[in-house]
Order: sequence, then structure tokens, then C-alpha cells
Amino acid sequence: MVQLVHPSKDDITLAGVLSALADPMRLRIVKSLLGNDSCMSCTEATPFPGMAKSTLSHHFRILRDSGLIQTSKRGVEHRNVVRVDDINARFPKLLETVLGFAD
Amino acid sequence: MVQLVHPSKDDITLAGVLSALADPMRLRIVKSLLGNDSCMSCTEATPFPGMAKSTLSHHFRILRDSGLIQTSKRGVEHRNVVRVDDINARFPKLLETVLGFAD
DNA sequence: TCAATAGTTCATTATTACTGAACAATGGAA
DNA sequence: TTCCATTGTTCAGTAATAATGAACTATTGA
Repeated sequence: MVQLVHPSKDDITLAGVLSALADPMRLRIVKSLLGNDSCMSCTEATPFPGMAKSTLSHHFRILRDSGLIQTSKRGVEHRNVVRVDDINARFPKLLETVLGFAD
Repeated sequence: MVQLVHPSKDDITLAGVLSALADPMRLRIVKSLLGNDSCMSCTEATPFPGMAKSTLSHHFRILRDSGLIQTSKRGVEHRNVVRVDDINARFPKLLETVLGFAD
């Protein structure tokens, strides 16, 4: 199971996390990842089925680069989990506070 | 004392607040506003003196439009305050949580 | 009236986001 | 093995957003 490249815990920045979460689409992705066993493929986590897959890929890359999610390749699909422990260690309470306000 | 235009409390959005705070410059502006009697002119609140004033004006506009600050014109200068009560009413704990992580 | 000060607005350039099209990689069926 | 469907990435072009210098408005004070 190949791991995609992610920033190490200490390289996660507040600005990165906030701007990743500032997009309603990405906020919904993170929320559904957390609500669903914390592990979904990119397609499963799509908030709106009509979205271009390049756009979806783009959003997942921003979530990965910000350190919010971790992606591993299993078979043909990518499995995504929210890096809850890393984010909580770096910015305690931030994730639960912000996600509490998501529609 | 003339009030500039601001969104009403209920029009403040999570995405707007998060993307306003996602910029390190604006985060510092908000932080210094809160630390300094909550009332400063734009120039006083500049994090980096070398910044172009049009850029500064741009950041203050984003902070205003997001509902984070309120600006009133007194004499030749603009006085800025963080709308602590409005933000806390709309998104409890968000402001203190995020600002707690600002450098 | 003139100059100084504080910000805004405008126009230009630079960066970032969105999307269709082509591509790579895996797994399953024939 | 070969072919094909599925999943997601990368690329290139366009659209939207950000940063800045220059010109402008408004207020104060000499």
C-alpha cells in the first residue's frame, strides 16, 4: 500500500489549514471523511457528483498539501483519512471548533 | 463619526472568516487590534511598515467584508475594532481558538 | 489657500483556481 | 495475455483573485 507524499506534522501551518478549510467544498469533504469511518475514496467523498474529477483531484491535493488528510493508494483507488491526531497535536481544538460550524 | 459599510451579523460566513484569517498578514492585524484596546488606525495596525498602503487598504477591506472588523472614520483616520461580540455570537470559540495559534 | 496626512480607487501585472483532455496505473474479464 | 473499465493525476488554457504604483478624495492645520 503506497503512501502519497504528505508534510510532516511540524510542517503543518495554521495558514495552510485555515485556507484549506475556508473552501466550502473542502470543508464538506473533511466532514464526510470524519463521519464515515475516516476512510473514503476521493469519489465517495465528493460533495457534488457533477464536479469535474480534475477539480476534485485539485481539492484533495490542497487537503493533502495542507496536512489535513493522508492518502494511500490501495488497488485502483485512493483511501483518504483525516490526520486527526497530527492536527490536534499541532492546533488543539481547531478542527473540532471549525467543523462544528460546517453545515 | 461616519461608519463604513459592514455586513450584518447574520451575513458573516464561516468561509469568509476563515479565508480572512488564513492570511498571516491579516491574522497579525486582527491580533494587534485585539491587543491594543481593540482600536487602531490602519497605519498603526500595519504588521510591516514597508507594505504598500494600497495593499494594506486591500487587507482591511477583506477584514471588513468578512465581518471581522468594523471601521469608522474619525477625522482623517479610520478607527478599526474587531467585532468580537458578533463573531463570538455567530461562531463561538472560533476567534479565540484561531488567534491562540497566531505567532 | 496650501500642504500634509490617511485611505481609497483604478489599472496593471502576478499568482492562484477551475476544468476538459490526455495520460498512467490497477484489477478483472475474456 | 490482452483488452477494457475504473480511479485519479497531470497538463494546458482560461477564469478569478491578489499585490502594487499612481492618481484621487477627504480632513486637518498652518
